[in-house]
Amino acid sequence: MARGKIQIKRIENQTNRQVTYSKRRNGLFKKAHELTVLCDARVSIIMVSSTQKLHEYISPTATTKQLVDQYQKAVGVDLWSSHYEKMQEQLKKLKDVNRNLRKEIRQRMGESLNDLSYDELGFLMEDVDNSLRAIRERKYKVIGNQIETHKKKLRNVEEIHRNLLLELDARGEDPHYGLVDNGGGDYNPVLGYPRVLALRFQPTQPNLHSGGGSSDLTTFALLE
Amino acid sequence: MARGKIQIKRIENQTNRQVTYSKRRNGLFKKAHELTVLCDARVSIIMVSSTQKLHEYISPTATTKQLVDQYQKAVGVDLWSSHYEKMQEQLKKLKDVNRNLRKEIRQRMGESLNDLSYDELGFLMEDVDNSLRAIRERKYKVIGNQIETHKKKLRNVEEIHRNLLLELDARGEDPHYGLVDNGGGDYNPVLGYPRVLALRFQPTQPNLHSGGGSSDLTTFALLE
DNA sequence: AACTATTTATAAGA
DNA sequence: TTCTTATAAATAGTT
Repeated sequence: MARGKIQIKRIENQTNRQVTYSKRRNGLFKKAHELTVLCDARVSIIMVSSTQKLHEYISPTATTKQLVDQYQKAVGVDLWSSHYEKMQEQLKKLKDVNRNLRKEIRQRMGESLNDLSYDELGFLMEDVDNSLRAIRERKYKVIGNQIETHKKKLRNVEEIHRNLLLELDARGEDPHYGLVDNGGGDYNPVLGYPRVLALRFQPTQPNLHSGGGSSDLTTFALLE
Repeated sequence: MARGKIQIKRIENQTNRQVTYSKRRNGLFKKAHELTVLCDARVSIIMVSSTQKLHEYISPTATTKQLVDQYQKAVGVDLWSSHYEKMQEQLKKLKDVNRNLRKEIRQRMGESLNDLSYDELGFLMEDVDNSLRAIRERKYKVIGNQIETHKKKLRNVEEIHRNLLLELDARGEDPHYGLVDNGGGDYNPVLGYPRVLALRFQPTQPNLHSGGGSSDLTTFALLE
């Protein structure tokens, strides 16, 4: 706007266009900055030239993300919905699956049975009955295993004890070996054996009947 | 830039600041538009005033999303990673909950019992046993209701039948009324009554034992 | 990148 | 907000 007025239309000469772009870009950024300072405003400018070069101005008092976020909220348009859509869909599916799983559990617990017909109730009952049998079986097996294990352990300890007694006898007959008496009456067996009797009885992290008062059945509701 | 030079620093007078913001904003947008046309560029301006009002300019040849996307790609900064992370976290939580729900179901079905101690198996058994009782009770109640309903329906139909017979008798004695014989031997009862006997027996969409071969228990695995 | 004649933007006032 | 206008700032065309 000097040395002659110009029409506001595309500059056809490639070089002129680039020069003007550069000059006016600086002018624009300068104005933006003055605005930032004078009016205590926040400005974000993103520009792409005809040669696809990108330049940006951002007020020192702001970040691009901040302003873009604010823009989104104001305009009500989710600029990155495309990034999100897949995730959102997955989330929805998971929630549905979750809902169904919870329903199945409730039904297996004898609740929410109103939706089921007589026939379905029959199937469900049979199923739960079978489950009950399986659990009972497992329970018996576990207690059986435990008894068996205890028996083995016991036999093992008895044998060790026997061997110790034999060794003791042998040493008693061979005066090269003497028993060290540490003064106390403590019985100190060979290290490493009897301690296995301290069976771990703390249960593994239980899934059912866990304390804390918030099962997944309720946790889920919070997430929804 | 007229009627006296000004310092580029915050305008303290609130009104002046607003006026200047408005004027210069127009100036900036005008310049941006000229740049768009003259240099075939694409410009996005987002600005927020000191009063938190938001204004934007976008070249007619572009969209804000387009330019913001391009900005991200160029700068290599993911503006929405924080949004993304939140979602990812939620997704993870849901998957965990889901996993636990599935485990609970499996245990209630008498599978995956290896993690449970003898005591926990006892609790589980008791629980499933109670459930079984609840389901059986519900089943009996449903069949009871059905029988009751059938009885009522039957009584109703019988009464209608009786009334018809009475009416038939009455007409037989009163020659003003004649029976229309349509030729066939069909018995055409009063419309609207006997048809209620066609009880719906197709089950409601079942949650358990549903066909299609993919329960939520397996569906979930696909999502993971 | 610098120059400069002009156009444009705008500060202050109405 | 809009108009006016004197003046500052921006810039088109040139070197």
